[in-house]
Amino acid sequence: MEAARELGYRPNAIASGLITKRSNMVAVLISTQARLYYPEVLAQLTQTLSAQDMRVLLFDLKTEGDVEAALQQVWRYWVDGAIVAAHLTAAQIRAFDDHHVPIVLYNRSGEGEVVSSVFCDSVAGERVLLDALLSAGHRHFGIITGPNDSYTGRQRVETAKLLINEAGFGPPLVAEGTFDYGSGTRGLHQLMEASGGKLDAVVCANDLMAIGAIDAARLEMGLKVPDDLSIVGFDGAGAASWIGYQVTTIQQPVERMCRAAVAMLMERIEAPETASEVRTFPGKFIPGTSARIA
Amino acid sequence: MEAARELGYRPNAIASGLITKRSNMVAVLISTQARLYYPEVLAQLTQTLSAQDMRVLLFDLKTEGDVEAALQQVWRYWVDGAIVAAHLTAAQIRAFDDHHVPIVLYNRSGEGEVVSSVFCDSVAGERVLLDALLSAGHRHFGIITGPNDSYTGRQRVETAKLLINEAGFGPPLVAEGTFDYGSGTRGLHQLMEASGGKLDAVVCANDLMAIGAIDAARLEMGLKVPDDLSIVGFDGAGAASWIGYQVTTIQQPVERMCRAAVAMLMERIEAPETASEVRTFPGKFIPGTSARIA
DNA sequence: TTGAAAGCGCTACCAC
DNA sequence: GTGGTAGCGCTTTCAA
Repeated sequence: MEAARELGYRPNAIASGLITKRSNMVAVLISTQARLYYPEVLAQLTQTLSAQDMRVLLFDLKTEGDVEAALQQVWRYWVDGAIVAAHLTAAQIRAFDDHHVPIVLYNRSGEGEVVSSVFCDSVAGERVLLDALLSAGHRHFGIITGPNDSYTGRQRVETAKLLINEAGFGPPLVAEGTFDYGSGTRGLHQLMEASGGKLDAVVCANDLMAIGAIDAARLEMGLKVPDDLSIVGFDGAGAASWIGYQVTTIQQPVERMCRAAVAMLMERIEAPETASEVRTFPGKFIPGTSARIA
Repeated sequence: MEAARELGYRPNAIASGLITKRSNMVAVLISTQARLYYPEVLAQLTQTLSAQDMRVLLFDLKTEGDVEAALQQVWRYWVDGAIVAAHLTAAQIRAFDDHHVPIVLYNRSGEGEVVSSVFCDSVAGERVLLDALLSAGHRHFGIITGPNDSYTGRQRVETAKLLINEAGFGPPLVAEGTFDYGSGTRGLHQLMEASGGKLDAVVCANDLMAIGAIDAARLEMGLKVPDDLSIVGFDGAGAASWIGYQVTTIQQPVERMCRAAVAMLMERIEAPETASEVRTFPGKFIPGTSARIA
């Protein structure tokens, strides 16, 4: 032991993994898209995993096709578990079970499979936003959606539609977006045109599109936000709190969610038979100044 | 072989790495900070490495102290190489050599060690910005720096100071920043106060601070940018091109730089004796509208 | 407490 | 070609 210390000997983790069947590596699959509108998630996950003495094997998924290729690598590396913030099919989720790799989904649907996951409560969050907009007297609603394969995006939009309908002001106008800045600006132009300018409030499926919409409204249409038009987002992303935007939004508790995801995964690595679990965290309402609310 | 195919057999990469001494894993060390102001780098690196059939073992460095802990893990996992976008000491760089792990630095100085690296040319880029400002008649300069451990940040600032001095308008006022939005707004307030309001142009060490400064100027001081005050940045980060900002800046060729870094690393993995090399790429001047230039 | 040996899953090598 | 064997560096077990 002394000699080892003097020579600075470090056991080879690869070799020890071979015999212990524990690589101390966790695969993190994240879509490039997710990264752009929410960069903190990966940093937080990586740090939390490091603190648990786990290494991160990162897979960046640009397209749907990348998923299969990434999964092949995941099996080959005998990772101890996986955290996935990307869209997976039911069959792909089942494959994790077949390979005995515990998995925790981050803000993604299990597509009908029984699987552990952490969520920020989209329904409750969107309800807070809509309640605020409705009780402030908004009547003419537009929605800018997320991409189709985003589960949380769909949930947010569905909730908004539902509440607008329930209030008797629906169905709202809808523009399809892709969670990026440009689709927010384009979305607002579409909505404006479709409504003939008679738009009170725009609900965006995330903050980045809300920011795009705010810029389009103020700088391209000459509207006052929030006086002429209210715009709300979702996420609580960094730029949402910049002085010029101060987006009215729901902030996801990224740190708590990441800690929960890692804790759940570790539990299932230690005790593989642990039943699956879904943990939902409330978002925090950020009043901001991009919507005219009480 | 047929049986293997039918059973879906995949060789265990851990075991094969043990005998071949090739793990097909590359350690990527990146500072949390770097991630925030330049999220594309990690995505691009990961994708480029995946395309070369290399996996990414990610280390997110929050503080300087994290580096040592991360390095210990790097040695244990027998990675084939490393790409580092974080500050390393000379001793730490030498340690890679001792462990026979090829390394490529991304926009970081080798601290006097002989080491391969890729850079975006800060000196040339900053010179283009300053030439534009000077020939447009700006006289009273302020600078918002990056954090002290950022090599590129220091280079950008030093170049700006030098050119301002050479033009006979120096030394400029300096505010210390940390590459984030808030330090841009704070920096501008400091500079304004120190100058008694007599400020023509502010040179920021990156775009995020330039954006903070623009917001502070327009929304907190009631100034017109660029009419009353010119502000330039560096990076070409996503938000820099948003309608409201259109920062006058130098855009780094992230994709080319990442491809080069990976290519250089692969070369040194295949042929460990390959001499080190420094590759510098020019940035692209983005005129924008945040500075009053010809 | 210390030491020896087996074996994790694979590849490399050397016989045949 | 095809098959058997050694051994990568470690942990675990069992014997001394």
